[in-house]
Amino acid sequence: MHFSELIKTIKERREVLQVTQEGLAELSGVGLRTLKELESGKGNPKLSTLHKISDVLGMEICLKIKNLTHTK
Amino acid sequence: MHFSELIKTIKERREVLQVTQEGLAELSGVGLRTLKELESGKGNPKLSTLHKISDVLGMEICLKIKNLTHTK
DNA sequence: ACAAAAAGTGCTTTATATTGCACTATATTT
DNA sequence: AAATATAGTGCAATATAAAGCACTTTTTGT
Repeated sequence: MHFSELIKTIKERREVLQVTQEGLAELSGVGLRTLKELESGKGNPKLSTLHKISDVLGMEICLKIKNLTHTK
Repeated sequence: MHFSELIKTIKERREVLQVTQEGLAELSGVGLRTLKELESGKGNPKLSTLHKISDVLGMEICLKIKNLTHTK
């Protein structure tokens, strides 16, 4: 999953849940400014930051082995 | 996927591939010190750092919706 | 047991993510 | 169209990840 996809996923998920950036900032404990930067594609968040956000959005970060040969 | 699991996954994957921390550092462009800290559980890497490492190990970072009701 | 290799740690410097504040731009609602 | 809500940006301060170096500890191989 490419970086921009991660961002897109977060943003979309937040919108599906009908939470504003401000709401998400409060719920996750991540600064509003940080969230804004992240969603506008300018961030390189720390893992902890990404985790806090994902958590509130009911998502989780995972690592999986890339599958080059056949599609999943 | 919990933080410690991510670390464990990376470490195990590196070992399966029979690469040393030093080797991975060179291949990924991540500093050896950073890798050491990460694998010894003391790190909170930036997304870019995690990405560089995962990439070399043939893995990818993904975000998925947590499934609370039934097991995947 | 010894030697060699690999992994972990303290210290310091540098780079950069995080944050708040104040403001602008865009989208949404009435 | 005006008002309101939400999203994006510049700037400055603070926190902390990244990195190299030198060293210690642990693991691995003979």
